Amino acid sequence: MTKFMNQKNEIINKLRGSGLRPTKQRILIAKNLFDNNKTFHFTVETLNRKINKSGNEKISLATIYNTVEAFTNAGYLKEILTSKNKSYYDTNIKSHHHFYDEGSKELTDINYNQIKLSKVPIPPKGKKIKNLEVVIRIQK
Amino acid sequence: MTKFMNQKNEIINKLRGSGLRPTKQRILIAKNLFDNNKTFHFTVETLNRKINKSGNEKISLATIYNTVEAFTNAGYLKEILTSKNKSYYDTNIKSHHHFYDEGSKELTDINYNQIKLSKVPIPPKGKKIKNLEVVIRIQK
DNA sequence: TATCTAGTTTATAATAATTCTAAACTAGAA
DNA sequence: TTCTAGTTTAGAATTATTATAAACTAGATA
Repeated sequence: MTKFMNQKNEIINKLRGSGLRPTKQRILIAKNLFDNNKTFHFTVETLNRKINKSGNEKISLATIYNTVEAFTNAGYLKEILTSKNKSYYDTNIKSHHHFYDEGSKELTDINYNQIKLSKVPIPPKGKKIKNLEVVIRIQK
Repeated sequence: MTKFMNQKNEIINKLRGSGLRPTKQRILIAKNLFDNNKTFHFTVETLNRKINKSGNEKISLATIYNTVEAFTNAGYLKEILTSKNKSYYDTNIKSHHHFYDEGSKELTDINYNQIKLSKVPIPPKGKKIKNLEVVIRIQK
């Protein structure tokens, strides 16, 4: 009970902190994304299914799109690099890496400390490195 | 003259070697992709524009799609990992890395020896590493 | 507490990238 | 030269995403 209250307040503060008005839609979406201890990958389609089944109140697809974009801009989500023509998101925003299985087209996280780089290039003039990701393509 | 003949024959052999019948469309597309010394990035849209302007005979968009897919499957092209919802291809099929500029959304090649890894994870059981790519996101 | 308004949500239309379809064409074997 | 499996093509269909504009609401203000 108190636990749930705290969790909701945390979400509300998080949203306010990024200038996002804490609407009931955004709170519900945030619960679905950040509620659990586990991070995961999703697409707008899978998130929409997850939210719009379970006894939940319905949220329109347009709002799911808008909210995922807003959360990404706020830094709560990270868009994943793939070779598909659909957007994939990761609730794990820490620097980390991926295995990309070309057979199943599945992405799996690789922990940050599982990969070490001993040489990194200098970025082009006027630019700085924001993030570095390694994708390891695997197959049978 | 002879030079051009050789080049065309090379392309024909390359196609035959992958079980692709050397049609005039495939040969023309291959010339546009593999003709020069430089490798480059492209989308179906940019390739289509390149081919269907210059006095060339016209090739249908569907054929460009089919051919790019066939060339990718044959290993002549590599699909680039991005966070866009459009396919990007690279005529450089050697292992190499990219800068991804989040502002301009431009990809630039990083030479293979500009990056060194000192630790790489073991792939999941039954799988082996096919390729490893580093994407460095840069910004102002 | 009631009012007001900028920000938000929504259904739906529009757009963009890609894939499908099935009829016409062609490389090259026989 | 004939034949046919493989290929090309225009256009329709599909899929993911973005735009539109009317209705709704959080929360500041009176």
